[in-house]
Amino acid sequence: MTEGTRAHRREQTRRALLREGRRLFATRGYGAVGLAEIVQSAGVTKGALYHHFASKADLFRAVLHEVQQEVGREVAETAAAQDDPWEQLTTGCRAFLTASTAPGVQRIMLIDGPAVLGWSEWRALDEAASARHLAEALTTLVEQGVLTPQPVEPLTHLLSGAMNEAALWLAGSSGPRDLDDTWNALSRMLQALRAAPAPAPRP
Amino acid sequence: MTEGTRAHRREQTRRALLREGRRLFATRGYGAVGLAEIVQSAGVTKGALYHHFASKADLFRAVLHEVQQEVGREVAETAAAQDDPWEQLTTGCRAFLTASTAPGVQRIMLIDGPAVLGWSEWRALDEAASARHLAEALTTLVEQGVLTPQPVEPLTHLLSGAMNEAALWLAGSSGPRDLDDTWNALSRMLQALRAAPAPAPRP
DNA sequence: CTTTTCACATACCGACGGTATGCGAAGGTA
DNA sequence: TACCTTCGCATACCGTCGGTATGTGAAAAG
Repeated sequence: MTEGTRAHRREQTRRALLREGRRLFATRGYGAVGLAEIVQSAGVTKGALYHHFASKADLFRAVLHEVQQEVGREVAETAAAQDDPWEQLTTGCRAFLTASTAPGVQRIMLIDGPAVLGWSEWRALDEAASARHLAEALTTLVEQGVLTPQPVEPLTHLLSGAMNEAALWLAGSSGPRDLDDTWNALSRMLQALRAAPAPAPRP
Repeated sequence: MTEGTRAHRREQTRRALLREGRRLFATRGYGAVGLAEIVQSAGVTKGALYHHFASKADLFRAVLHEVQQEVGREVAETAAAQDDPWEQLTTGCRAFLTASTAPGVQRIMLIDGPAVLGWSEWRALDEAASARHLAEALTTLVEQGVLTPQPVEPLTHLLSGAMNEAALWLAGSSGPRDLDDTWNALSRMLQALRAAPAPAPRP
């Protein structure tokens, strides 16, 4: 043991805390997990935890950040593989649906996140990580005249909320049909936002 | 003091606990409110609380039930005032948006609810109280051929989630325009679900 | 080799959720 | 009225948990 330089071991401890914290928070929820269990699983003590994080909620914040970055990155990469902006939106939404349905994401990102950090902070973090991509895609489509001119922000919230709730439902009890059905309905909603093809977009 | 019969005083105490619990949970959140503060505000002791409720979470469950009943009742009454099923759906959705934006509802029903009771139980309670009306309205419209034939359940979750998130956003920071913009976008999404009398959008 | 820094362990504290028990008045019975 | 039972609630207490203060040994600095 005791291998490596000081900064290395520091990072190692931090990683272990994040890993075990994420695992436990994801499986049993923030409230039902004690710090003692986290530090024991990570092989350290509470002293180490409070040397890296200011509080239990702060550890959760770091875990949430990690999860959101993962989801956001996956959505962004999937969308970036498409050329057409409309395709970017649709494939991005599908990617979000599947990514946020994964275990180890649900409870942290969609359930405990708002409750532990408060909705406004959760919203800000979510905005920076993944909802930002949705807003950008919608803005682009509105500017290009693909979508009916309209404020993007309420649209972002409606779609984001729809997908979040759908992901929670899909993760719970779902036959393979449910994902398709959900996607069909969501796809139809997205189609509804398209501008009538006749008038040319304003330059 | 000590007025009234035994059952009357019992109900009186229960009401006080629900009232103060709701007030405190709504303003500061489930986690940040201690039982001591609740019972003190209600003018009783912890013994009384545990005589009426099995746990802190059980008190919260009762409070949540009360809030959901209120919202559900308001939505149902507003919708029932309409004759046309389509109007019932739209006015019901608008009623839900305004009702769930009210303070004293938000935090309990949309934030702490899923976190404290778990998503599945929260979903079941929400289903029984208000989402049920949405599902029934959608089912009726599908049966009448107003909506494109499609599974109702995923649709219910998408719309429910969209409205929940929109309500949280609207309650936070919003000019009066935001409610209109949100409603316009949501209205357009609902329209997209209608069975096409003539083919409207592009393939 | 000495000193400082730092990552972490140990020991401890107050607060909180939860429980066991005591008590006094309402309701039943003679 | 006298008595007993029930019950709604208060009081006292306990284990656990989040959080903090302090100690410690090894790596880095000099």
